[in-house]
Amino acid sequence: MTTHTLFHTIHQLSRELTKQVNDTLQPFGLYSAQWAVLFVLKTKGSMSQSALCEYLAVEAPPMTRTVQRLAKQGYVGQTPGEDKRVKVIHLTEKAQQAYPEWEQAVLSMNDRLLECVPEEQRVFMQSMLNEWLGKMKGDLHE
Amino acid sequence: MTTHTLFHTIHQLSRELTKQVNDTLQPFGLYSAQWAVLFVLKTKGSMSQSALCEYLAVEAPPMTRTVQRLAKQGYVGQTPGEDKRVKVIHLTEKAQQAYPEWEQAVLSMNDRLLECVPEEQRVFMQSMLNEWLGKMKGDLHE
DNA sequence: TCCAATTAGTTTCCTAGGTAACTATTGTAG
DNA sequence: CTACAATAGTTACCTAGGAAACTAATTGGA
Repeated sequence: MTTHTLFHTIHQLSRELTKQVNDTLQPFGLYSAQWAVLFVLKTKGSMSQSALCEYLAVEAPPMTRTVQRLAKQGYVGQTPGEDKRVKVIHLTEKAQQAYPEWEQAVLSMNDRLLECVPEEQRVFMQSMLNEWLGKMKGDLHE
Repeated sequence: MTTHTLFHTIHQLSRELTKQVNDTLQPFGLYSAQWAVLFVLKTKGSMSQSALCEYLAVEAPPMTRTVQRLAKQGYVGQTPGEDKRVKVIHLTEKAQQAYPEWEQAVLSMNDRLLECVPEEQRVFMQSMLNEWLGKMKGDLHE
């Protein structure tokens, strides 16, 4: 087996999944990158922008853009922290209220996309891919 | 297990892999999208631009850009086909000559990235991910 | 204490990919 | 034969992400 195939498959899967998320959230005027931020803020609570970056493994510049767009749409607020450099991002009331609808759309999409993959395989894939990713990123710190 | 985690892991893996390819090919002035095209042309032979799109599962506009940049660098040529709409893309002598060096760099990168993943798991991942992708894309045609 | 190094965030510019609208050519039905 | 549909590629504009250079604030060391 050529390794090219594996890399290509992963790349293609990634593109297809974000496309699906975008299609699902389009009726709400949201994009996949925005959803990722909203999801983290909802499940983990308010946090600084850099914490969001670390959690989502994304560099600072794209996060600035995503947060600013969410702020413009009125879904997040940026309150200055005790350290005057940091901006603590939190969901607004508007976002809290709309969230269940968004979540329901995403969850049903997930079910649809994964209904053909047995639970057992899902867990297996997740653990293998995650372990691989961890080793790849870990090796870079040496 | 939440499905978000699986999606996020795949997305992150995809980004990390293309980043690695970019770093590997930077000394040669090439980017991952260009490499994908060069690799296909080398292994499958000359083909039309739309055939490249289908093979790499990419839309036409990005392919136009990638091919044009490769042409500007002198690595591919575009000869009009019998059908005057199509452009048949082929590797130039310059690319044929440089290819082994590129390939060697990419192959050693692959080895480095996959050395911590046993062959058995590699095959397993590939087959599961590919099957999933196929079902996802197949379901869309109904 | 005060200056240097670090950190949070932003700006600018790059690659990668997608959608919509367009041109030019080829096929096809009437 | 002609008009209309389909196809190959391009152009313009969008999201997503990364690297480098920058500003402002904080921390640490001489």
